[in-house]
Amino acid sequence: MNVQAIRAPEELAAGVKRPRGRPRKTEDERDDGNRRLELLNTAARLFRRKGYDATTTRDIAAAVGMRSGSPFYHFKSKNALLFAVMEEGMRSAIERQTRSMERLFQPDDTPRQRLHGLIRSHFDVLLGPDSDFIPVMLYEWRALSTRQKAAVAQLQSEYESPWLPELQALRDAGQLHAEVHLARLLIFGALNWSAQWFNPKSRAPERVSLDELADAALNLFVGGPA
Amino acid sequence: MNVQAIRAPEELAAGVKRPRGRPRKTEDERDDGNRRLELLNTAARLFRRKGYDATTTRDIAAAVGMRSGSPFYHFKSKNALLFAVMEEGMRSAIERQTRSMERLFQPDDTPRQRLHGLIRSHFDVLLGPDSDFIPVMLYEWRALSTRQKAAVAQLQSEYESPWLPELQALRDAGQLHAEVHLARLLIFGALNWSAQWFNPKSRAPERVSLDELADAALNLFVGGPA
DNA sequence: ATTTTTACCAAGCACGCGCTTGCTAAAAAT
DNA sequence: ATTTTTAGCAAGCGCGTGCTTGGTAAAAAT
Repeated sequence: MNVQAIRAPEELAAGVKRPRGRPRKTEDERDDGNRRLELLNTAARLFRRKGYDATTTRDIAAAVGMRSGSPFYHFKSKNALLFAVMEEGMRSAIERQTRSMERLFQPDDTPRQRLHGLIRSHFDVLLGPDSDFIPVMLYEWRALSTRQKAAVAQLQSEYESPWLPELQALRDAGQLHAEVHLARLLIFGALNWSAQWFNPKSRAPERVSLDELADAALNLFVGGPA
Repeated sequence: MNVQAIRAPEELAAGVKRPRGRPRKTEDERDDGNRRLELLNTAARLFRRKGYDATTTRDIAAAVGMRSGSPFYHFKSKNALLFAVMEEGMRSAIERQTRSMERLFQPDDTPRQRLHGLIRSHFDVLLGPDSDFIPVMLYEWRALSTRQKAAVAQLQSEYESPWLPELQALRDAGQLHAEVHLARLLIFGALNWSAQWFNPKSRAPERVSLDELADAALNLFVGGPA
């Protein structure tokens, strides 16, 4: 059988010859799910750029330098990978928000200052570096099962819980002119939508820093500097 | 060949026997693209409910009572159908906004009253009856080609053009406390995001009429009744 | 009365998709 | 030194997808 010139049916971007079996790992990088985390980050990036359905598991595998079947060693399905992206993103968002509150909040802060901190931290999670997880969650939740949706919703309400008291305080002080639940929905809309248009390296008028953006949002919702 | 019991490989939901050829049409309903419009509405509904990628052309065909290949008589591709949904939606939105302005706007209206009218009309387009076209545009534009995106963006900027002057006037009057371009982006975010959570027949706290919603949004952005 | 057009149906093709199976060799555990 | 585990690769299966092709009968045009 004249098969001299057959090539591997799948071939990675770089023509690197890839050894079989478990790849070598030096002593210091031998922590556990290193590639798993790489898969998570890459999937988040691709899911955001092209959408969940339009991203194939082969795309993800190729982007991390694996063959098409290998991601299924780390995640039992494409859908489980999506869910992991969202769950991981929400856990990290909650943690960052909590740390940000611990760091910034003083006992004598005004509700306005606290809301500013929450908004600023939210923009960081949403638009800062490595910020694909939350947008994926916001725009691809339809692909989740009912149970998965419930789990994500649980994390969301945990994330949103510090907001309502501040909004209520502002409402009581006459600085917020809408019912607090509606205000929360509208405000999160304004903030979350920024993931659609914000580009850190774009032209005017979106050429704003996250600080400027947070200031503008705060002023829009609760009026000028009190 | 014993083939007595073979059935049609595709079968519509109702076991109605469907005549061949062009279906009968009474004199009064013989205007042109009647089924085309039906396809458009049904596609919009399904695209919104399940997403563009997750909706098959067979889904759409079945939902209007056609066989799987027939939609391609009216639209040359699934992608063209999506684009038509968006284009049609934007044209209708622009027309409704224009008519609403002609109907409501008086020469001595305040900018606040005008912004209220724009917001109210926007909610109508976004959340009113038969309101799947715009949400599809907002959430599925990734599936468009570059040229299609440009065409949609053109219509969007046409739609948004009446907003900026009112925002500028409010800014000059000291009622809007953020730069107008950023304010526009944030405000549209707040309004558009409502398509995610608003359900006309849902429980509290989203159980609001479009009028109440428009009032709340206006008060949130430009402060209490001036 | 004849021709042309309209609006579909019936059948199916080709391809890309998620995922599975069997295997392999390095690394870690014993 | 031996066994077990880990992290993949190679190959491919089955299925669902968008779309095409050829035909057909009713309606409209002539």
